[in-house]
Amino acid sequence: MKEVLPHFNSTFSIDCVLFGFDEGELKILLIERNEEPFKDWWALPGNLVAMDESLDQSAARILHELTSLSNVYMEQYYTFGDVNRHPQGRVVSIAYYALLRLGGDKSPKPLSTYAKQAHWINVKELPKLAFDHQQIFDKGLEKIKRRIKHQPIAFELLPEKFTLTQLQNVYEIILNKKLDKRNFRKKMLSFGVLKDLEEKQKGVSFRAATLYKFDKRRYAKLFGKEISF
Amino acid sequence: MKEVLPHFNSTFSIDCVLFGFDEGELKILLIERNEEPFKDWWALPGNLVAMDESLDQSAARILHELTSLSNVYMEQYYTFGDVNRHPQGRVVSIAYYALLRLGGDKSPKPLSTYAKQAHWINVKELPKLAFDHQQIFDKGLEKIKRRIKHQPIAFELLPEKFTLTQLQNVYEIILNKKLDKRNFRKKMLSFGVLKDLEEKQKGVSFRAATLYKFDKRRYAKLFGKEISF
DNA sequence: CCAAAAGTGTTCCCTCTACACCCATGC
DNA sequence: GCATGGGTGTAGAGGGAACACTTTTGG
Repeated sequence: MKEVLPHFNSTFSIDCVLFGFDEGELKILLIERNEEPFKDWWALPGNLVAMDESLDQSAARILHELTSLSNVYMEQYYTFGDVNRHPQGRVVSIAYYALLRLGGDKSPKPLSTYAKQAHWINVKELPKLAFDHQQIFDKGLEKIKRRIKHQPIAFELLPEKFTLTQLQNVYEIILNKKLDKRNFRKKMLSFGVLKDLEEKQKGVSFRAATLYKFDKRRYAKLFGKEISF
Repeated sequence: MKEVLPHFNSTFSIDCVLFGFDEGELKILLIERNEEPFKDWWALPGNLVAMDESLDQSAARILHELTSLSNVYMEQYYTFGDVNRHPQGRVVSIAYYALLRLGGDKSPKPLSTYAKQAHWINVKELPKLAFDHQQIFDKGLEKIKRRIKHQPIAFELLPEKFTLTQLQNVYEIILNKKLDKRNFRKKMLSFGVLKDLEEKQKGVSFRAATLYKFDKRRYAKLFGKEISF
């Protein structure tokens, strides 16, 4: 048996892929690092785990520090532990993704402590990332691609009231393919988890669309019946 | 921001749910602990991660030490990091499952160092487990339930040559429901990834069944087309 | 000849897919 | 009145589910 990991020079951290959806674009929050290693590189937000917090709490804290948001949909999806992934020691990183609605004043506040700035960046225009963060991102994107086919996570990316076209947009961008409008609507409505708000979109220069909201109560009653795309 | 985790009194470990399939029963390998904490309790095999090994390597090592097997199908599926999950300090545990064929002389060799004994135990008759290992097991079982519907993992639990009934058995036990024989065969064969070995079962006291093997090469060519159960 | 499991087709229904035009609104 | 997206139905194909009897073999 190999020698066991000494209790120093190793630790664990959380890295977060914060997905945001804004006007038809899928973005993630990146920070520009202010410290070595990888000073001045873009990176996923992350931090070491505090002694008195669980992994979930730590992920929620990181998100909160950057966005001031709480109660956001987050999920742990993989742990990265290659020996040399961090140049300064053995750091195992537990990856989370979060899904959130952009387009208000949800912009992040730069963290003077460990980041020069933070920006929402379109996932199709990502810069080179520090550490193994490209790999972490790739796996996160792959994860939500799978998940959106079976779980009602698309709604986390939209405002509470949304149109069917906006919803379709989320699916198209995440799945990276065009969907048929009629079939999409038929199927979505057939699940019976969308509540017609009998209310129209406002401020658009064309025919206003009907607004819907996701009916969590109804969805919970369908227990076990997975949505299948 | 909270105080960052000190680089001592914390570390990370691997815990493994080793699934084995044997004569219609799904089992996992449990060890009886020989050390505090939870001395004399049953637990999942696991260990601290060595300094010079990746997480995957560490999981493979644990499996190898117990079974002498290599090149086994293993997958990381979740990381458990509640603050108090380990009574002696902060230990974050990365969970893996493995799938393997039992029924030869694959029985584990007890590890005198940290276990009194190790046994294959039917998943329906598990004893009370140490730490949060029940939770780790539950999540692992749930994971393979999902995975078997889309990925060809059932074959990992069977000998190289198997009958369709044996294969159906694996699905029935993992999914925990009866399947229709004709529909199962039709569907399985329709994927085109089973190779008819033109060879019959031997030593049975009834009509011998045709043996098949999983054709990995064919499967690889179907790239992207997921099996769907 | 009996017990045990192997092996085999058809029908019905439902779901997925492909596909094109009129409607409402703001400017 | 024109540009923009909203909103709607149907037909055909394919896949999933339900269902029972004959065959083979060893003992």
